This record gives sequence, structure tokens and C-alpha cells, in this order.
Amino acid sequence: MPEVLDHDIREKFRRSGYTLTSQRRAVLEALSEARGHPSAEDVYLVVKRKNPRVALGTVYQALSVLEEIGVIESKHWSDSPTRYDLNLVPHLDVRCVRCGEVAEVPGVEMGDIDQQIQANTPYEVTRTAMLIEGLCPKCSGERNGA
Amino acid sequence: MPEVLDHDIREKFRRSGYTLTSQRRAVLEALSEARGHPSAEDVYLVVKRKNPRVALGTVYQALSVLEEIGVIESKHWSDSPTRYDLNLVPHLDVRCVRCGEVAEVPGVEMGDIDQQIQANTPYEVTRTAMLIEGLCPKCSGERNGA
DNA sequence: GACCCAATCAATAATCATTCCTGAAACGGA
DNA sequence: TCCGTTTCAGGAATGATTATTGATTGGGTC
Ligand SMILES: [Mn+2]
Ligand SMILES: [Mn+2]
Ligand SMILES: [Zn+2]
Ligand SMILES: [Zn+2]
Repeated sequence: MPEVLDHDIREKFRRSGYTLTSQRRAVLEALSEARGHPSAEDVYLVVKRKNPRVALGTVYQALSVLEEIGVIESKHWSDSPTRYDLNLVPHLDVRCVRCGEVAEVPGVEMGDIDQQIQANTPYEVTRTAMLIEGLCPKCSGERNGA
Repeated sequence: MPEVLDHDIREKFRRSGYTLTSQRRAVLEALSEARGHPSAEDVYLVVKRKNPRVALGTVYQALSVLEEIGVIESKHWSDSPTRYDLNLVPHLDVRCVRCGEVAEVPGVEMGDIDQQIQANTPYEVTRTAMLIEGLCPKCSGERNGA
């Protein structure tokens, strides 16, 4: 198991005032095990394997705290529960509309889109995100096969 | 009232095989009246003013049909019900995280982002969208005033 | 104009992700 | 150890959306 709880994470907890409880640690570990982009439910199932007493609500709370202090990120697709991501480096993710699998899309240059957006609206822009849907190779192949 | 039911729309109904019922026409009209980016509930309230018998479920059904045949578009933000838009020209919209108001963001050049995305994933990309959140001028001003 | 059939509708129940609530437990400092 | 605060587990509640179902409608046919 990689060193999930590095200095950076401990520091973010310290600065935020939140305590690093065993449940929050467990959620963090589950998130790094389930190397994909798990939903709250997915995380819950992993956490429960080691500690059957945790409730789904607790996982939601923990995820919310972790996101608030900037340790994880959430991504939202319509027609799907929220997915969580340990990868804090800005990047794009694509979700298969058929099976739900999420994969990263590296190497896309977004350029100055964010500045362009801010320059063209009187709103104070607080968040921008690229939403990508598609068919994964497996589902794309099965479309009229299997 | 502008000519909402232009040739284009009638033609899309004809080609799809769906019939242009009074309820669907009412939803379309409500959508063009509520010149913003109304939710299904918003549309429902407008429709109900003229025909109190329509049910919310009917509005959802009508919106779904209208989107399917390409007469309207839906946009999704987390923490908000789906918004519907008569403006079919590709464009960006920003939503105020405080009051929920949606406004268009003109003049942003997305460049070849979509091609870049498709070139960098084995997925067959079926949809991309830019999600923008912010504070509208009014809410931004009130942040530490009013 | 009466009749027929398929499409559509209204009303309501069900679903599902997420949040809220409550009393109990754990933690940290005086 | 005692106290106040934070966190937790469990379960109920919420809110948007979808599914179900039986009734209604409307357009074509005789
Ligand atoms: Mn990712
Ligand atoms: Mn718009
Ligand atoms: Zn797939
Ligand atoms: Zn606002």
C-alpha cells in the first residue's frame, strides 16, 4: 500500500482543524485501493470489508470533509452518482454511458479557456469543468456484437 | 409571442413520428416565455397557469420528447435540477451557485478541444460539455454587503 | 357520425442518491 | 477524571426524476 497519508494530507488536516479519524483514513485508503473513480457506494463497500460498522452516511460525511480540505476531488456526470478522485492534478475524465467506467484523458491542452470565460461574463467564475461522455472500447465493440 | 412553432420544429416532429400535442406545444411556449433557463418545475408552473390540469410528470415527459427530437437542450449542474434551453446554437452557460440564475457566456472560442479529447482517449466520445459555476453580479455584490 | 386503435395523458407510487437528525461514543484539554 | 466539542452510526427524510397504470384522446375508416 502506497503512502497515502503523506505530509501534504496530514498538513491539510492540521490547517483545516478537522481531525484525521480512523474512518476518514479508511475512506482515503479505500479511495486509493479502488484505483478507478469510485462512487460513495463503491467506497462504502471497500471500507465495510475492514470495518463493517461504518454506515454509508459516514462515508458521505468523510468524503465531504476530504473534498472540503482539498485532499480529494469530486466529479459529476448526469445519470451517475458522484465519482471521487485522488488525482488532484487538473485533468479530464471520460465516463462510459453504458457501463459507467471512468478513465482519464491525458494530454489535452485547455489553453486559456478559463480566462476567456471569465473575460466574457460578468459572473465571478468559481469553477469550470469539462464533462465528457462516451463508449469505452469494450462497450463500443459490443454495440452490435456479443 | 414569437413564432415558436416554426417550420423547423414542425418538421422535427414530423420526421420523428411524435405528434405535436397541445401539452408539448404548451411546454414549448412556456420555455420561450421563461426566457431564462428554466427547470422542469419552472416550466410546470408556467404551463399550469393556462392549463391547471397538466401534471408535473407530463411536463417531464414532454421535455424528454422535445430533447429527443432535437428541439430543446438540457444542461446539468450538480446541486441543481436540470435546466432546459431553447437556444440550440452551441454556447456556454454559467450558473450562480448562490441564487441559481443561469446566463449565457458568449464569445468563447473552444478551438479544437473536442478533437483533442477524441485523439487522446480510446473511448468513442459521444458528448462533451463545459460546466461553469460562479457568482452572478448581484450575489457577488451582496457577498459582504446588503 | 359512430367506431377503433394506438398514442398520449394524469395521477400517483416508486426509485435512488444524498442529506438531515438524533442520541451515543470518542477525543482532547484543564 | 471531568467537560465540552467533535464525530459517529443508524435510520428517517428529502427532492428530482422515472415507472406504472388505467383513462382519455384524436385521427383515420367505414
Ligand atoms: Mn481522474
Ligand atoms: Mn443557454
Ligand atoms: Zn463501457
Ligand atoms: Zn446569484
